[in-house]
Amino acid sequence: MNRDKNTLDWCALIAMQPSAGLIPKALREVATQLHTDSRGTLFRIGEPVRHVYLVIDGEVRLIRLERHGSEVILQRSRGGFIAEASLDSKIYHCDAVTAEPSTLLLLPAVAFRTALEDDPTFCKAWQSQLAKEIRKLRAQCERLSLHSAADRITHYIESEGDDGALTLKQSRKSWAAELGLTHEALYRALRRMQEDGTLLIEGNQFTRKP
Amino acid sequence: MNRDKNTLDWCALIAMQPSAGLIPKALREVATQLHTDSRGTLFRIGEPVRHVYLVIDGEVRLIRLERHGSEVILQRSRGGFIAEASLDSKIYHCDAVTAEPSTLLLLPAVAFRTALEDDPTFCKAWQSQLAKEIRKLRAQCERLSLHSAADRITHYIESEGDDGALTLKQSRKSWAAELGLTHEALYRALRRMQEDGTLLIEGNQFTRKP
DNA sequence: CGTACTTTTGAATCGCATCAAATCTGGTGG
DNA sequence: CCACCAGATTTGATGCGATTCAAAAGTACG
Repeated sequence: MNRDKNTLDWCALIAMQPSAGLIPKALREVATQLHTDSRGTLFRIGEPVRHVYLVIDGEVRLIRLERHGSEVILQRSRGGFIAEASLDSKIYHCDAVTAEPSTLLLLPAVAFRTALEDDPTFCKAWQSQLAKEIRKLRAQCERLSLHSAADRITHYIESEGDDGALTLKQSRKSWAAELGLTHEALYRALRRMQEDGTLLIEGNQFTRKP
Repeated sequence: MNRDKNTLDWCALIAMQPSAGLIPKALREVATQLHTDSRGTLFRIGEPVRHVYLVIDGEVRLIRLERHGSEVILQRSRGGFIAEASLDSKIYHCDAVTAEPSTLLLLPAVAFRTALEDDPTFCKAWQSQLAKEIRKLRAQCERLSLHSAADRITHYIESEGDDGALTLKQSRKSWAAELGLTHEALYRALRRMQEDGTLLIEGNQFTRKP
């Protein structure tokens, strides 16, 4: 991984990441950029919280390993903040890894807290960010409470997609994990839905039919 | 339901509800108290957000109704705030009902937002509250990703209980819903675990065994 | 005492997990 | 360019566990 301090093209960054636009100057100046390779570890559970991470490009996942060895995806971010709740904690409560080569912005936690106190606009935006994350997690819980694979798929398309159409931005295997299913179960459910005519699949484009 | 404005015994309230202790005076002065009967509706999905709710006594649940008619519990609060994310939204994204006769504090959303801007301490506490809710929801997602009933029960006791011991504060039926199981599956899993010796059940006290 | 609800058990069924293995894919290096 | 590899995708067979439907027993409350 490579670290470059203060070599950011902020204009380009802000254009890409609306969330970054609100970062106060003082905080921007102490930010660090980080490039990772396809399967890098950002932090591990139990480590002290030193940074808040902003995903510029690529994908970062919060994961927790089960007794069994299988991993649960707690959050997946392809742009925007990740592990927002860590700011409130001394240590991390899960692991964070990159799922592909990624570009990140590391914002020191101390400076971040100061910025929240000093900049009311930023503070508001941050609260809004936390609230959005809560809504997203509730949708996820609701989805995982559904008992059939088809229902979870439908729910995902409805809530994450756009008017009944979804372009999948990850492998089906990791989608399965996000849906709380084995990949085999997902594949089979997709095929069944396609045969039923409930779902139209074109590559990574999924369209729901009435 | 009964509404009494400004008839609160704030000392008693603050003793009961630590979260209430941080509410600024200006906001306290426009708060309303509400008593509900056992199955009252606080708000419905789609309604405009007018208040933030603080549960003083009793239990409030955020629920969403599935196509099937079965209800999913999105949040359960027996003290403290509920529907925190609604403050950031124009309308509610789910229904809220009381599960038993309850006492609530209604804090007008407008005044709440003003208070957040004016009182840095309150603002910080609120962010901390949102972060806590996020962590709780992540734990819930992790639990729902587990495939077996016993694993979910264990996970619940570990994360919600105290050192491997949990005192259940709800009916087993609604616990089952929270675990994403049918009540029959929960009863059977509990019995199996008891027979295995993995779990000790004494009324509403559940203790995990190694 | 009756009503509504939870708790508990039973039996049958279905769907998902699991294990196994074949094919397809993109990327690497010879 | 091709061989090769790691990973994703896909299909098959099997078993278990949760759902579902049904019903009895227990419990709280008016």
